[in-house]
Amino acid sequence: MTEAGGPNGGHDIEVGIADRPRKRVTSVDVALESGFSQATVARAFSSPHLVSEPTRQRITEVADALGYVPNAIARSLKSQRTNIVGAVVPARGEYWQQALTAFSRQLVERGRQLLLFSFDDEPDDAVFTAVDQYRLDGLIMASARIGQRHLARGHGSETPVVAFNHPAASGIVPSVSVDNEAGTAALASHLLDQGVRSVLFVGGVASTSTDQQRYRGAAQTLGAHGVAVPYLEAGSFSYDDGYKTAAQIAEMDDRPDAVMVSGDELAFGVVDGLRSSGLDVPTDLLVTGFDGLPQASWAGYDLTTLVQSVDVLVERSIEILLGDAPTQTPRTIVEPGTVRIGRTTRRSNG
Amino acid sequence: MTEAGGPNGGHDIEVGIADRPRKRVTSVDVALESGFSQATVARAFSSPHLVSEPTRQRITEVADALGYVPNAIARSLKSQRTNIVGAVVPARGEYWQQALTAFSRQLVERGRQLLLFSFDDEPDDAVFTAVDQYRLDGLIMASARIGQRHLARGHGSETPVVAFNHPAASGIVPSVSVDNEAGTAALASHLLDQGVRSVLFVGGVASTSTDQQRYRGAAQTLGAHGVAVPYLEAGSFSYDDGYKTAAQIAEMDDRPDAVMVSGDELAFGVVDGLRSSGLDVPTDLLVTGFDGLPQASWAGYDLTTLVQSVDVLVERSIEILLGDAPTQTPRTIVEPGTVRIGRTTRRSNG
DNA sequence: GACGGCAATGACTACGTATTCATAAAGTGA
DNA sequence: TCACTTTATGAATACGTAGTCATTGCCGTC
Repeated sequence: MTEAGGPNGGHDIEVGIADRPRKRVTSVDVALESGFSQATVARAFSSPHLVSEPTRQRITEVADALGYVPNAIARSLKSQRTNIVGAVVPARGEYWQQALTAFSRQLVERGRQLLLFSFDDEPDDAVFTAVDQYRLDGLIMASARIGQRHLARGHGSETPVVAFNHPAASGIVPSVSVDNEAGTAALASHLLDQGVRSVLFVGGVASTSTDQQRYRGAAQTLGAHGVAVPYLEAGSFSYDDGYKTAAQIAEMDDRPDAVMVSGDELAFGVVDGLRSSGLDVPTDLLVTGFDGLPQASWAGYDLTTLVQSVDVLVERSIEILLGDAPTQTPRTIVEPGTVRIGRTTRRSNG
Repeated sequence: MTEAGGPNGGHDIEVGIADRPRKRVTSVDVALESGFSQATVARAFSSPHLVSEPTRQRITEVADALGYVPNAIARSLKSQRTNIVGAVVPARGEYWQQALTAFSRQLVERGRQLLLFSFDDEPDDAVFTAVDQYRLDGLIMASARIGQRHLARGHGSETPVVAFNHPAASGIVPSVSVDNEAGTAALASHLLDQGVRSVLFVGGVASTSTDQQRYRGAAQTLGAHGVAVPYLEAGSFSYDDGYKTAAQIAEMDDRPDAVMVSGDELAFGVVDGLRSSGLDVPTDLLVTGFDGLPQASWAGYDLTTLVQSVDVLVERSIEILLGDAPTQTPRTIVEPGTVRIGRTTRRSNG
């Protein structure tokens, strides 16, 4: 590499014989070959308006011939902007996967790349060390299970941060989430319309702010109509835990008329679990979910749920990260959701 | 920066008053504050064995106090290694999301980060330009829909490339995939055991090599027993297209005994579609899938399918990318799958 | 006691680009 | 024709780190 002697005398490129070029082509190589200076070559790529048209064409020509591609690492070092946004996202869960790809799509549209940091239970400290090191242009913290301590890092750090679907983060860092409380309130109203008199709320993880808000929305609306709402914690938002919880519900002495579940995936498990316990949904029990996953519309479930417009939430988040929203004002964005009425709350009998 | 006068005389840090530090802390700052040279500071972080223990401790101390974090961008530029692996993955589809998070998890375990490039239909050229620019340590090309032209980029490029679940890539670049042919062959045998006499194969996209291999495995095994296997293309591997295809199947004059579907998600759609057309699975028709998604085990479907051990496939891929596997030998790894027998092929009557 | 070897550190440079400053050429108005 | 602005380009430098080479001190050995 550093031994400049040998076969590489004047020109560096020797296509045809060598299968792969020995040395990376840099803007200097293009400069030498084209007769312009390195500065002009750099300008031809990063700020073409500063370069005359014939010059630009000639340089692009030579660059193509040599196979030159600008080095984003060097560019980032010099310009102090990486064009990379980090995302700290749970590894499992349909909802997060959906959000993740939405982020990726929308970031690419804006010329940014997405660096993924997935975590299993709670994000590791190592994750945030890595985040710091890469001098990202922005950081998305998804999941309500990211602790205050980690959020606090966002505040004070120089990279913009946004909390996605993490209501408790509001006030600490800018936050974007669906209106959980209004969502379950709307679902609860729907249940009341169906004549429901007793409701059980199945949460995923009681300590998450999403769970708390969703429960509150349900409890308040139903409470106003004299319906008490016990809370039952499934342990996670997974299908399996929903399935297990359904077994408990099936064995209850006074079974509720309806079960409100804090997440769609969890709800699928509850529905399947109830059915395999011999109970019919919706004849014996009504079930509602939350999130509005694609699968909720699948004919197999046809779940009544609150649909989050993930694309909109993601768009808002990106606006905060990249847009002109000033970081010193921790904004809190709460987007409304839409109730989707499916078969799981459609009473056969009046 | 270079103006050393002003309010920042000797010490640079002034916590408490200023909300955020004005200047990024570099190894030079730590050097000045600790009395050691920049070189020693760098060594304390990147190769601690070259530094005496007391020195290392003192430096870490000062670094923590100043809030110094090594700059990965600069490090990458100097060391010519980014520690970042790129992944070109379809934006939609349960299977890919599963694979993606598996990659992320395993890469983080190995101290690498995952840069995500998701695409909707076919990967854009822009994606590959970005890939080139970031000088990645490795690149994962997932999906059988990545064209030969893009694959060829991998060959000849200096960054190692691996094709994931893209059998046609074999020979061009190292490739890792499940044994599609043996998989559908095993499923076909199972169907024969069930006494099936006519089978329809529902593919996602006929031009993909995965579809072709899966069809071949089914056709050969069944053909050997005198069962012809027509191929029907759904148009994609999505639930919706499966659902639509089921309507066609329901209307057929001589309906097959069984439907082999080329992917699980597609199969869910087929199952739901058949059921909503008034046909029962498995009484009227048997259905098999392919992939072994978590949902296949959900009680709602309980689908007979071929389970890919995604974690193993991912591990092999990463070994090729980062391990000592030499790039000049395009290796092709084909992992076996496991048949999962579910309710969708369990005949009620003998 | 002189010398080879090792450990710990510092001075210096390179990685590849963007940008500032300077300079030359070319156009503008009187 | 002369100041004066505008445009196109080159020279030089900085971004923050890792690694090369040189220097110093120290230990063991003949």
